[in-house]
Amino acid sequence: MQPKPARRQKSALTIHDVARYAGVSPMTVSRVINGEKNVRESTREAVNAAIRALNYQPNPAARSLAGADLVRIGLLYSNPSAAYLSEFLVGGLDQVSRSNIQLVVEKCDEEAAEAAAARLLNSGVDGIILPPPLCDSPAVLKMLAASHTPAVAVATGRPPADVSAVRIDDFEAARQMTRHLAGLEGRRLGRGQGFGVGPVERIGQRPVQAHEPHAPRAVEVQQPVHHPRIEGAQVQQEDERDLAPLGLQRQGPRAIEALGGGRQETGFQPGDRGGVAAGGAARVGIVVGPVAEIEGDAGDPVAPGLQERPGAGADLRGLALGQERVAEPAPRAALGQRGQQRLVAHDVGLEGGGRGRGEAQVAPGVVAERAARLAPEPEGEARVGLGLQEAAVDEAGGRRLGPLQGPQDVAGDAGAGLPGRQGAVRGQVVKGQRDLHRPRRLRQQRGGQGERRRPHRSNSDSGTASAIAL
DNA sequence: CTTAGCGGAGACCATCGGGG
DNA sequence: CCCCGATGGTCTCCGCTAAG
Repeated sequence: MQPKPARRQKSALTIHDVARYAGVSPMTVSRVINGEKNVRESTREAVNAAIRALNYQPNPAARSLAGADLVRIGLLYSNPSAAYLSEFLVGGLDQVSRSNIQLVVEKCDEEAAEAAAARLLNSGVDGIILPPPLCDSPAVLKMLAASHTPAVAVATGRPPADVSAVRIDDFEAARQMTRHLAGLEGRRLGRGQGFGVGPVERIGQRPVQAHEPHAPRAVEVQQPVHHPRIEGAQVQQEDERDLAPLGLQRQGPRAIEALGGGRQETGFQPGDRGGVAAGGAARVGIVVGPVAEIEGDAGDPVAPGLQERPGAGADLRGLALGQERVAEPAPRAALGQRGQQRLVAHDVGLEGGGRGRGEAQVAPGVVAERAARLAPEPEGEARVGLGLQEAAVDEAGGRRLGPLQGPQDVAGDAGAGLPGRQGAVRGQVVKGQRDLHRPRRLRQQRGGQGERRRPHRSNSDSGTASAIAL
């Protein structure tokens, strides 16, 4: 008979060992591990060196025990696309592993979405991610609202007021990209070929959902090139020859119009000389407009300073040139070089640029990461934009990152509204069923009196706003 | 006085083992 | 059999010290 394992492996490294090695208290080690700010840099380095030297790994069980805050997020999906789900899961798992979050996946048919949502709620999840098409399911959204469970609608066209959302801000993207391109007048950009035309036609009426199987992939334009409502983006006759290979000569104005129904809403100003149409919740970026100067050379710097930023140049090339290949998915490669949180917009970037279609497709995995990060929040919105936006804003000397917003931007203190720790609740946990129960902090009455509010941690699962809203 | 940086005390909870 | 203390690693809260 096997002897029972000791409760504690005496040889296991603990935070105390690291503390002794580094010459600090366990508390300080904990602060360093959790990325808290109030640690002197020299102390932080000493602790990190000790962690490396001892190859210390925090004990997740002990963490859960101490914090009692294991966050569980439900992912309710009915999307039949295995590829989409696969990418979505990878991104989501990346984020939850970084944030010590447990991901619970629940599949359902659209007809059975309510029952599936109820199962998730009963299992005690802290928040639910709703990829399309369930993100727009009124019944599910209503159920989540009634249970006061935070939810994140992914790629929704019309995020409800009381539900967090991760979506692409097509309009702001188009606005900023257009302005940026307009500022490149006279520069050699490159010739695009085989641009795919996203489902732009219907944008003026309502946002087109990426999952809509019948969303138009090409626009059949019947409008004249010179549209009276968008004179700032008129395409000159001579430009049309160059536009011809793009197949966009007549679609540009139309697309621009579709973006907002007119110049005022799209943000185009008199004198703007280009346009970018953005279509669909997961598809952005079609270059239109007077591209007579465009001539292809992938190696050309497309804008001053852009190549100095990792990925930024590739972003623009991938978008503006529609090349057959982009050397590497630079936006993701840049992740971490400039701080994980701040690179969200950059990270999303134009991963699809390598498809040679001149369109940017935001990877579902990246969106899922955003959603997983946002899910436990009571409300908030992360608008996922383009890497180009960051570059453009930076280049203009702006200090804002663009339209991207972190949860705290819109939700205030992300910890507010979340129940904190209270006294013990011994006796409420059924043996063998513990993992089906809510974390302790959520077992407390939401918004109850006298609860200890758990300060928002400053490690990887938070701090977004402070990093972004400069 | 304020703030940064840090440490101590005690809580967290499932499980085990010893004593009554 | 029941009760209760000990155990495990990490956390939050609170308070202290030093520096500005």
